[in-house]
Amino acid sequence: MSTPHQSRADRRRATEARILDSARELFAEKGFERTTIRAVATAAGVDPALVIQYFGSKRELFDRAVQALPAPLTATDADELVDQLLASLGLKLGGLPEGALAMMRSMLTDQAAADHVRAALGRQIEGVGAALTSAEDAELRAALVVTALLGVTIGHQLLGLAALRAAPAERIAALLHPAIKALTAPPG
Amino acid sequence: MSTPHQSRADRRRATEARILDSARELFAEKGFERTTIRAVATAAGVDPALVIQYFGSKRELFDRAVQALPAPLTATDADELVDQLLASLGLKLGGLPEGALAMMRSMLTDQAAADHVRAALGRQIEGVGAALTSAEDAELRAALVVTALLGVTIGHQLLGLAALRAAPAERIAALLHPAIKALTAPPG
DNA sequence: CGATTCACTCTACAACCGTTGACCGAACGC
DNA sequence: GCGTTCGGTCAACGGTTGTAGAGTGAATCG
Repeated sequence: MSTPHQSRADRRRATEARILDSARELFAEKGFERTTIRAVATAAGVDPALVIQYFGSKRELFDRAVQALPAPLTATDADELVDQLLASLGLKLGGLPEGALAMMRSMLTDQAAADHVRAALGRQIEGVGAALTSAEDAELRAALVVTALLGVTIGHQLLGLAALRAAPAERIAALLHPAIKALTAPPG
Repeated sequence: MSTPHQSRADRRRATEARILDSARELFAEKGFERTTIRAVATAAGVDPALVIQYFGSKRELFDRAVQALPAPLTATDADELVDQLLASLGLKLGGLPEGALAMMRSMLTDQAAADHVRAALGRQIEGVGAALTSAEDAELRAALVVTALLGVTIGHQLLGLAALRAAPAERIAALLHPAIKALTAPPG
């Protein structure tokens, strides 16, 4: 009942963090549009005006809440690549950070989120394509790999398809592995 | 300037169709939430009230505008299956109907659209799984195939990724083909 | 201890939304 | 021809949203 004494700065940091957590959660669950500042404020136990006062606008709150870029790919061979891709799309080890889910949730209906995701996917594709120079159509193949995994992630994390939810992540990864290799392998 | 005389019933049907067309286009472009009845009405050259008068509510308008289910799968062998899947996800022959795009565009932020898509994907998965009884994990494999293709379609049609847009559909289909076979093939 | 800062709340505004009901005029049935 | 139907418009309401500004009370500092 009592957090005995807290410095003013501590309280400030704490409520700011509470607001950001609530925002992340709601943005991930409902997307940018359908998440209202009032709902975020209520979830954080705070007045709506405070959210604006701290973060300036709903858009800036969103930006602050989701600042989580997928780690750039550093793989050099195909097997390592597959593992990194599966991890970066949340198919391994506990799923994606909530900020990334929020971004994905909003990507089809919010212009800014769409731009952000397009750019992130573009970088991923570039990275995968670079590891694939041996094959022709390297960039196209890379794009197919990345978007295919994106689809699996959407079905799993955002749509919650039962057939995917029921399966352990390692099993999914094991099944995807040969498919990705088939996509990236040179013909023949 | 003059469509000389039109029967009242003809005019009615014509404007109703104009409204539905505008609705489909806007829903596909912006999703359910961000599409306003006022915008649909303006695009159709009509008063907003008329849209409600004809269709009852925004939700019913949406339902009427998108009534386009993916054709059920009837494939019995794997090769045929692949072709049907590629076609049903708009990767062949001129893309998806606009109603399907509208549904997909809204699926991450609108509950009703999400339910609809989940059900449609579930049926697809069931169909693919049935054609895969030879393999273990048939349903999981089917789910991965369907969601992977969903991802490619999203990247292509909804996000407009340059790397995919630039490629001819047959090339994409040709590259996906072996990957899908790898996903559906029994181990060994 | 007095003055000031600052975390936080209250109230309110302006814009936009979906939806409604009253109304108008031209096509219809008789 | 005349009364009625009906495609279509107009104006408005009630609700929700993002956001601004004034205010309050407790922690801070000299």
